[in-house]
Order: sequence, then C-alpha cells, then structure tokens
Amino acid sequence: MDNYIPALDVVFHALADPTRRAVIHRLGSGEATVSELAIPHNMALPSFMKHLQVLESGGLIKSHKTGRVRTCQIVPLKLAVAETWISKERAVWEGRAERLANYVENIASEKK
Amino acid sequence: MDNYIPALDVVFHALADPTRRAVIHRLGSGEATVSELAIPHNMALPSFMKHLQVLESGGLIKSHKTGRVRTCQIVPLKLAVAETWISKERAVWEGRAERLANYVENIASEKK
DNA sequence: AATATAGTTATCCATATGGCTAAGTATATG
DNA sequence: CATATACTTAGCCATATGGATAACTATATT
Repeated sequence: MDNYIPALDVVFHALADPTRRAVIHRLGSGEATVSELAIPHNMALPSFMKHLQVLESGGLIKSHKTGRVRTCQIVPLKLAVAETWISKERAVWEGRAERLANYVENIASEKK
Repeated sequence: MDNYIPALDVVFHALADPTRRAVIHRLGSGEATVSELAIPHNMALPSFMKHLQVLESGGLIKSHKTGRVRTCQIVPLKLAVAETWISKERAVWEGRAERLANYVENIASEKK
C-alpha cells in the first residue's frame, strides 16, 4: 500500500461495470439527461440511477437539475488519473523489458 | 452496451482494490513468490491468495509452481487493453473540447 | 384543476466480495 | 523419519453490489 491513491478504488470500480462504461462513452458525445442516458439500458430507472450515482459520487460525471430534468456531463479528471496510473505501471515494466533487452544485447555483442 | 468488451469488467474490477494494485506495482519490478508478495499486506494468507486469484483469472498476472513455491509475474496485455479503452474515451471528449474551442475561436474572429 | 412527465426514495432480494480460522497437502530440511 | 515451510481447500461471516417494485415529489402540459 505504498503510494495508495484512494480515488482509484472508486474510479476503477466505476469502470468495472458495462452499463457505467456505456454511460461514460455516451457522455463523450455531449451532455444528456437521465432519461436519455437510460434508454439503451434494459433496466428499471431506479436501478439505472444507482449507476449514475456511482459515477457521480466517484467524480467521473457531474449533473445539474433544471426544472424536473437532470442533465449529466463527463468530468475528465478522474479518467485521466486512472489512465495515468496504468500508464506509469506499464512504463515500469516496459523499462524492465528494455533493460532486459539491453542486457541480452550486451551478452550477444560480448560473444562476438 | 454498444461495443461491450467483457475483459474490461474483469480488468477494472481487479484494479479497483488497493491490495491488487499494490501487487501489480510490486510485480512491475520483477517476479515474486506468493509469500514475498504477501509480506507487505496485513492479511491472512488465504485472504491474500484470493486477490492473486482475481488477478490471475482476470489475466493480469500468471504464475507457475516449482516445488512448493509459486512464482508470479505480470501479464502486460490486459493492462494495455484497459489503458487503451480509457485513452480512446478521452480522445473522444478531447476531440469535442477541441471542436468547441475552435467554435469559440471562430465566433471570436467573426466579431473582429 | 387534472394529468402526464421526470426523477427520487424506500424497501427488498440474491449474489458477490473481502475478510477470517481451521485443517489439509505437498515439498524441503535437519 | 520428524518437522518446518509454502501454499491450498473448505467453510464461515458481514457488508457491498446490482437488480427489482411500489409509492412519492416536483414540474410541465392540456
């Protein structure tokens, strides 16, 4: 638990569900109301709302209500944090792979 | 559920836990045995093993047993799939942001 | 004013998750 | 051979998750 980033628990959990990923994807092409977002999902509204709550409390989306309509939009930051974490991890083992490649290369050239 | 990638359910779920992320991080600096991996985690071994099973069944790590010792290593592919998904989503709304910026810019220049 | 619309709240339910202890198996080591 | 080591398996438990229905609130519409 070296450099534990609590936000990642919540972000990765949010992304672990296909309904929620679909919502993120949909919001990529612009704001949408709760009903609009719900349409493609074969699920009762309260069930769907729970997914929106997971996304919003996790900071991946935000929403505002005008009259009786709630409109949602994406919040870029958290996705970026998740991507950065993965990217850094990959950088580490890619670094290792590179060093290993160099090592193999050195062995090879020493044999000449 | 347009372009639903089932692997992502499993990968993001695996990454949603700090213990599992720590294991991924640790394996970034090379192979390790189950006991070695378990040391930093204040948890009974069977509990810890469950995390390894989540990682392995999700394809994020693999392991082989020699004698009574099981050694684990990272499998790059799944992390890459997860990073790619996020990256593509970001590209979409960054594209939008860019178009919006252009639009605003055009409005501004029309005012000249 | 009456009705339709768009969420929201309150429960409920089955299953999954993340932790535990106790006991078992297989391989080293003394 | 006896014992220690390194997992494994089996079961238990509390809480979280993802779904549902029923009833409610607050705005539009007619």
